[in-house]
Amino acid sequence: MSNIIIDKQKIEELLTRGVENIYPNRDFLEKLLYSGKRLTLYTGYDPTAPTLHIGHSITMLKLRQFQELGHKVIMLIGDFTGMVGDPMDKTATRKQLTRQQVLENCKEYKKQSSAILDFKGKNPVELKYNSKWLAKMNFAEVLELASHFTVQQMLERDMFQERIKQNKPVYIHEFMYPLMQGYDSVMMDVDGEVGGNDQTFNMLAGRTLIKELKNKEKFVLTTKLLTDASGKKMGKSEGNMIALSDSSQDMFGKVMSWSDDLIVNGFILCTRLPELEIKKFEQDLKSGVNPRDLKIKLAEEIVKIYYGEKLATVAKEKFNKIFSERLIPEDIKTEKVDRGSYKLVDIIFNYKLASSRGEARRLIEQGGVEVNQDIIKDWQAVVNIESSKIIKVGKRRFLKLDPK
RNA sequence: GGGCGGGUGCCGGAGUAGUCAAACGGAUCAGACUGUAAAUCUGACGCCUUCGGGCUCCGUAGGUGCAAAUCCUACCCCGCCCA
Repeated sequence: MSNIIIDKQKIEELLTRGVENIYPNRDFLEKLLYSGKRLTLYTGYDPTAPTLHIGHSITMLKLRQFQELGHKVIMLIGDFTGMVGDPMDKTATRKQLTRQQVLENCKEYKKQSSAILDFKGKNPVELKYNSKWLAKMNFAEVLELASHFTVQQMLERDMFQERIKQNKPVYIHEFMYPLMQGYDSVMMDVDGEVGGNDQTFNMLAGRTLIKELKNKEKFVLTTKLLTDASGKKMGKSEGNMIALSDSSQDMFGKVMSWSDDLIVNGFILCTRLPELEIKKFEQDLKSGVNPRDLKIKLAEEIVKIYYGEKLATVAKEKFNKIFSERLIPEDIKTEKVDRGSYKLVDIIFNYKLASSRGEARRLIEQGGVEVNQDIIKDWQAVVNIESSKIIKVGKRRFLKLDPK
């Protein structure tokens, strides 16, 4: 057991940093936080993919703030809901996953999240799985649960509206998703839930449910989403996400490819840097500091969370070498091959620098391939491996071939 | 149960017998520009190839025909309307 910390500044940050909305309202949660009561709250993560991504880190960081104030935080793995899939996609039904796929995906979640959340210590985050109660429900119980909501309420959800407009299917089981999520709240008897802005509907369903079944007011805190310039979500569905399983180098590179207008939000949502410092960066940006430098700082901060300071620095240095100075990194993959001549296309394909020979050929023709710093545009070119050759494909794929 | 519409490449979405590996948009990849960006512009974007071509592909299975994503038959699936 730990004591509840009542720290004005920390509470203020909890209530505002990266927060989109608080239900029923900010005052409600604020009072709770000052009451000295130990709150139980959670965020659910559906194991629909083998890895968590940077978007998940936003809620995890929020949970962390609660944890530091001494509240009881539950990380809920939606191993049951994950099989159904939240009907997130505006246009199509998400594919249902098998039990096995889901379990497979769960494995890494704890590991990945422990960079932010503390699973040890005096006030550890508790890991729960919602199959524990959802898998056991019988039909009568499901019906009872369903009777708390109307079809009209479910149809309010904009993605359903969208699909109806487009004559796309909306399945009955998709209506069940918010119910299940709501039931999680009831079964864990929580005081509140934290989730992304896109989860508002589901979380509010839980609010309704726990009010009806337990006469309890659950707070819901929604966090802002990390969106790019066009307002597009940076998520796994869009392909530009940073997986928490990415290497430090990849992570760094991906942050650097973010649009500039993501920098400030990136700091607020994805790092633990003090807000004051972030404010200063914001000023710097306005006064004409090269955004690149701040983005480097951001990338470093993010990598630091998951890989520690040393690797973050290494990633930064390496990045500078490859991209700013356009040098070839020292520790590239090296293969020993028999002396002789090889077709460049074959080398690229065989060492998986391209996924097909056709692609290898295209890359060459488009000037994306260098051998020992020389751009080769002849796709029929042959490379002599009598001495070491460094093959560069695109911006970041390198291979060194040494003769045996 | 009845009527109508539909199932196309990673996604969306044209095409409705030959010129279709299939318009267009998105995603992706490469090049230019730059700050490593983003935006923009250019190009590519099924697989194999001795660069002549070859192979696989338009819900599934058959059929007609010199030729099918396109026509016919059966089946599976989806949407809308009526009941």
